[in-house]
Order: sequence, then structure tokens, then C-alpha cells
Amino acid sequence: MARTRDDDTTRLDEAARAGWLYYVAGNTQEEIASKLGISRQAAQRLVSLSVTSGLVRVRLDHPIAACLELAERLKTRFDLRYAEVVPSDPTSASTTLGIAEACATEMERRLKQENPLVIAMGTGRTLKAAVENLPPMTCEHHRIVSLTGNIAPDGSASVYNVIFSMADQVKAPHYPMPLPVIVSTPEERRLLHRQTVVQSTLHLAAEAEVTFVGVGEIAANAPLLVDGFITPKEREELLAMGAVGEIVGWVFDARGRLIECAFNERVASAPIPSTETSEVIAVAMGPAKRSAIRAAAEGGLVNGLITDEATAERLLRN
Amino acid sequence: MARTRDDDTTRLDEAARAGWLYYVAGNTQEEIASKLGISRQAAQRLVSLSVTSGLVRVRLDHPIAACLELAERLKTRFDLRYAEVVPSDPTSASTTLGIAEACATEMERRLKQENPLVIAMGTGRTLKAAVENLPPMTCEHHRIVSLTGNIAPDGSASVYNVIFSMADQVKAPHYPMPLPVIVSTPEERRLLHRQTVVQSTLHLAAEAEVTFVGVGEIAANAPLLVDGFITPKEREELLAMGAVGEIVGWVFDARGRLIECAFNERVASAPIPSTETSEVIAVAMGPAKRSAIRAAAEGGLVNGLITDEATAERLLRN
DNA sequence: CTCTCGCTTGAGCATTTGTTCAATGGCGGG
DNA sequence: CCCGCCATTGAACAAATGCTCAAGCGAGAG
Repeated sequence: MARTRDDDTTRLDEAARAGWLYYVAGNTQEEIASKLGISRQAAQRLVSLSVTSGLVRVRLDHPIAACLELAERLKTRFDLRYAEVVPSDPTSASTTLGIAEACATEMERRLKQENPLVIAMGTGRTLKAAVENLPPMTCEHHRIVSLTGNIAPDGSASVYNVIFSMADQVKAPHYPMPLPVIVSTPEERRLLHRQTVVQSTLHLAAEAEVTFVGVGEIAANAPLLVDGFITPKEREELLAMGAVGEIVGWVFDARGRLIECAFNERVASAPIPSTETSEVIAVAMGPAKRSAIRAAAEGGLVNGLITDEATAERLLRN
Repeated sequence: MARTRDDDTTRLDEAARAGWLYYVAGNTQEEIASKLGISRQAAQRLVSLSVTSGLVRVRLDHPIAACLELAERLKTRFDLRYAEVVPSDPTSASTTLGIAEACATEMERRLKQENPLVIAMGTGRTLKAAVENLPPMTCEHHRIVSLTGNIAPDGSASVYNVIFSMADQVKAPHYPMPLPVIVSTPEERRLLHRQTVVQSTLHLAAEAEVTFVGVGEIAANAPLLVDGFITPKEREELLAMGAVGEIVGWVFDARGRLIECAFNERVASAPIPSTETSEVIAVAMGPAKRSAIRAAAEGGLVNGLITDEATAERLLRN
């Protein structure tokens, strides 16, 4: 019963083969079954395994005209170096569907580069979903650095810290930040940031050529609140000070300026890499995040954006 | 009724959108229909169009263990720099299924490189199928050069000359050879090769960093014969001299040595780029081509191979 | 204005795919 | 050695997909 590693791999191999016969060679599952000498159901199970285990990856080689146009307009309107718009699924309430895949594709593009890169990663649900869409690679020449601490308020490892799973998937050297995301006092932050490990990570982050970040809203279901990084009371205070969004914890107002407040002095994240030296790509969609995205783009906190059609349209409809 | 270009493109856009909703968002065709406000059949047609027009591309991120192992053994056995083995469809008689896709993927990988490359292309059915699998790209920094003339025996443009469709698809500067594949006399070849255009193409070909070629058999359904480049009588003569295969027209024997004969003196193709300076990748599969492939690999005419599992196994089973 | 041609449409049907469920059988524990 | 657990199997059914064909529609010719 103890399913050995070998069992697993041969099973995946067979799944890959079945998936190949199905998707590439265009066989029907019945044909596959007879070719591999198994029952139709077994074939169906293998094919289905090949998709659920992420072996097959479909890619749509078509810059859907409307999306392309929206992307162009976003670039002009917000003075971005990079913009990508994916089609919206009108009924899905997901805030990652589509952009996660697009973000993964973009990451993959960067990772395939020959010359060594420093890639900085933010945190959050969207990036997590994106990283899950990365194919296995070997990128020993790039370095991946985390902009945020990896310790959640309750002391556990933060679930949405993506650097480990990303580094694991693409086999790249990685530099996490072994400290909490939000600390108790500015003094504590100073202290923690003085550690050698943290110092080198902070320096590396400042050198990042490419940065991927999620964007959090402050109102409604603020990720900071949901994940217990702030209390409802703190949220109210932030809102009162005009906070509309947050990137790796740094809270900013509607014009995309970091708010000078007690909270931001307790954020232990690395500074968001400069848009002068780094491509800083925000990955976010959905009505709740709209004003946060707009602020970040308008204020020049980011110079790249991956979003969906509906959000893009609303961003442009001033 | 005259379907305008605009009609076509918007239709493709819709197809892309439907394909996206289907393959990426995982909608059922019925859901897509209601979301786009069309009938289920219409949705089905769009999805199917998105597939047949090559918009969706499935990719299998799994080096099937057996194939990987075969590839390794091929590399060792024939001293290759590059080998790729794709799974066989046991019942398909196709000589391109699988390797065309694999070849396209490999070409794409090269084309995505930042530093400018010279890519030399052979000719034939396999390469044609491969090129049809290339995604649209913009590669203005690479140069694609043809190793063969583009004029068929009957004076028409050779169907299997792939450089134009390839260059069109990937938007790269390209250098065809405006002359017949096989000329009547060695003198004619000298004369034609003296043209300035041809000269520069020949020089470029010699500089190629990467070369993709098909491999033709001489016995059975020799492409040279089928396409009218040689007569049945000539074929017999070549076989009598020990010919087993041919690359861009150059006929070679079982040990992979170009045969010194009247026919090879009439081949107007560029010389096959040296395996010292270029990666010369043969793309071929099938029992009929087996001895030709083995000869080419053994004789060092090529140092790369893309083939299928069954062929790989037979090549290794000495 | 009407007819014709050719393309598009959607209903209906055949095929393929996905899921459920009871039966099977291997394997460790008692 | 036997029991029971649990993963796996295939039959049967449900859902989704693909195909065919007759009808509809619109553009242009007469």
C-alpha cells in the first residue's frame, strides 16, 4: 500500500505518454487504451492525471486584439514599460484566473534568459498561483530574492511567501528574509535588519532587474487583515489616512505615495525596488483591487502590469 | 460573401477567446456559448477553429523517462551534442508526427536567444511540418539561410523549401538560394554559384551556428525520386554505388561519406555546415530512413538528432 | 425585383469523455 | 492463516463534444 516513489514516477511517465498520445497525437482515449493494453477507463485516468499533475500545458498563441489594444493603452496612460491584459471570464469571481498563467509565462520568459538576473518576488495569493504555473526548469544562474519576511503573525511560516516553491520549481539560488512581515516597533525593525543575512538580502533586492509583486487592497477583504497582519482598528486608521493599497506591506495612498505613518515604520519588507533600475511588475485584477492598482501605476510604484480585461477597462475609464 | 480580412481577424479573435475560456478557464462549451451569447454549436466551432488554426498549443512538460534515456544513449553512441527522442505512436505511419513538434520547440528555443544567430535550413517534408508548428514570433536579430535551391525540376518553386514560411512566421531576415536544387552539369553549378546573391548566401550558410536538416532515404520512396529530382535509372546507379541517404541533396553511403559521383557534382546546394562550427541537427524518423539516419550520425555529417522512440531503439540495437 | 449560389446556422444524432459504484484483489495486522 | 482495509478495476450511466444535414439568409447577377 505504501506507494513508493518509483510507482509514482512510472505512473507519471505513463500519464505523460497517454497525455502525449491524446493531446499531441490526437488519439481517442479508446485508441490509447488499446495501444497501451489497458482499459478505456485506465487510459482516461492517465490522461486526466497528466493534466491535473500539470504535465500538459496549453498555451494560446494569440494576442487577442482587444486585450492587446488595452495593454497598449495601459502602457501609454500609466507610462508603463510592460503591460499584459488577459481575457476576462465574465462570471468567474477568481482574482487570479488568467493572470496567474500570464505571470508564469512572463516569469518563464525572464528565467530563460542567458544572462544572470536578480529577480525580486513579492508575496500574496496571486503570485502564489502564478508560481504554481511555472514549469520545471533549471536556472542556476539567476538569483531569486524575497522582498518580504516569511514569518506570519502567529509565528508560522507565511503561506503566501512564494520564494521557496518558486526556487524549488526552477532550481535557482534563493534569498529569503528570515524575519516577520510586520514587526512590533521601528526599533525592532532596525535591529532585525542589521543581521548579516538580512543585510545581504536587502542589498540583493535593491539590485533586482525584475520584480514581481501582488497588490493588496485596504478596504473590504484586505489581505493584511484577512491574514492577521493588522487589526480591524489599524485598518480603520490606515483608511482614515487615505490608504488605498499595499505592496509587500508598504501602504500607499490614492496617488501612489507611501504613507508616512507608524504602520509603515513597522513594515520589515525590503523597499520596493526602484522603477529606475528594475522592472517592477504588478500582478493583480478584480474590482476590489482597482483603486490600489491605479494608485500604484499612477504613482510610479510599478512600471509593469499584468491584469485582466475587465480591470484594464475600468482602469482606463477614468 | 467576400470574406474580408477584418471578418477573418475578428473571427479569429473570437476563436481565441473561446479557446481561452475552454482550455485555460476550463469552461464547458455550453457555458462559453451562454457567456458569449451564441449557440452551443457556434461555440464548438470557435473552439475547434482555435485548435485547427493553431492558436492553442499544448506542450507536455515531462521528459518521459524512457525517451530521455534513449536520447542519452544516442548521444553517447553517436557522439552527438544534442539528441531528442519523442514517444512513438505505435500505429501511426506518419514520418513527422511528434518530431515536427519537437523540432519546432527546439527551433523556438534557439530563436528566443538574445544574441544573433545564423540558422541554416535544409528542406523536406519533416522540416515543413516542423515550421508549421512554429508560433508567431519577431526575431529580427537572427538570420535564416537556406541550404538548397528553391526551384523544383519543373521550374516551379519547390514546395518543401521551408525558408519563406519560416521567415514569415518568425519575422526574421532570410536568405534563399534562387537556383534549382539539382542542375544539369557541374559547369552550370559553377556558373550559378558565381552569382553575387548566391555567393553571399553560400558564405552565410558556412557561418551557420545552428542547422536543421531532414534526411532522405534512397531506396523505396526516396524523396529525390518522388519529387522528380532524379529518375528511377539514376536512383539505381546511386544505390549501386552504395548510397543510403541524402541531406539537402548530397548523397552519402552507409558510413556517412559523401559519394564522389556525377550526381553529387550536380547538387547545387550549399555544403552541409561543418559539425565543427555548427550544431547540425537531423530531424527524421521511420524505418525507411533508419539506415540513412544511422549513416549520417555515424559518419559525423550531423551532431544532433531529433527522432522518435521506435527509430531510436532500432538505431541503438546494432 | 427575384433568383441563385454559397455560406452560416442550429437541430438532432453519434461518438467520446467523465463519473459513480459495486466488485475485486493485494497486503499488512492480528 | 485469516480478516479487514483500501486502492484499483471495469461496467454502466451521465455529460460533453463533434458531425451531418436541411433550412435560412444575404449578396450579387440577371
